[in-house]
Amino acid sequence: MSEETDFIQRWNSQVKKGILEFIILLMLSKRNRYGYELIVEIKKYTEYDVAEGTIYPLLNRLKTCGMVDSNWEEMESGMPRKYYKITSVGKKNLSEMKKQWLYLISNIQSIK
Amino acid sequence: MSEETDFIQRWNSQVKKGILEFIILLMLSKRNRYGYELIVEIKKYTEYDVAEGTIYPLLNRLKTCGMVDSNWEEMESGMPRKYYKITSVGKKNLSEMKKQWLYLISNIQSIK
DNA sequence: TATTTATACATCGTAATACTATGTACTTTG
DNA sequence: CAAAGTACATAGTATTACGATGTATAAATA
Repeated sequence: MSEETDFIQRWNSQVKKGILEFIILLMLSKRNRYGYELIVEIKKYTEYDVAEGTIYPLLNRLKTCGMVDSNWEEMESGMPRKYYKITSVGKKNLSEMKKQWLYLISNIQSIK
Repeated sequence: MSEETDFIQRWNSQVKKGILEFIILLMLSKRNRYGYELIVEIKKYTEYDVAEGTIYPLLNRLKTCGMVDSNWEEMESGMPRKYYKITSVGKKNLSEMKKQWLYLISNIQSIK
């Protein structure tokens, strides 16, 4: 993604704080997904490299907060996957987050 | 701003990390401003309450990174003000941040 | 007149969170 | 049979917003 100064790199990392939580809830509101899948898809969507040390604690946090629920699913082959599903509380909070996100975007555009 | 659960409040605080830096550089690219003025105007624009313990260290950081420059200005009455001005390096980085910001917005909208 | 509120700067300690490093375990590919 | 990919997890570090606190001046208000 064009020129990446150290400043921009650090900035990107900070922007992820918060945005990442929003993106994950948004993705889970579309369909259930598992951790590793989220890493791959976030990379595809946003070009953000999300470390495993970021995503797994984050998903645990979301679960502790009651935003998502999880269940193991056995595969015919390979490691079992822990699928995450957004809860009704998660949906309610996501809807508020969406509102504030759109609000923020339009506010930033209005800066003069 | 409607219903603010603890979760949303914590989220907002995290979103500010990074976004705040962007907003401040954006504002300073329009015209020079001083710290206290930024607090008041960010509140007006975004409804974000930015603590003084947030803005002053942040401005110092931006200065250390060479993104902004500052100079004291005496007032006819009241405390002197430290005005901040964006540097050419700051402008270059801001332009990259804008690009990535717009990119992020469109990417989030495309999530399915 | 005394007190509170607003303006304007600053620093310190705390809490939250992304990232690096590391580890486990199974499968596929070269 | 080694390396890379898939899939989970945790511990320690660095960064940063925030609450608390402090200094100083001016205006409002009780």
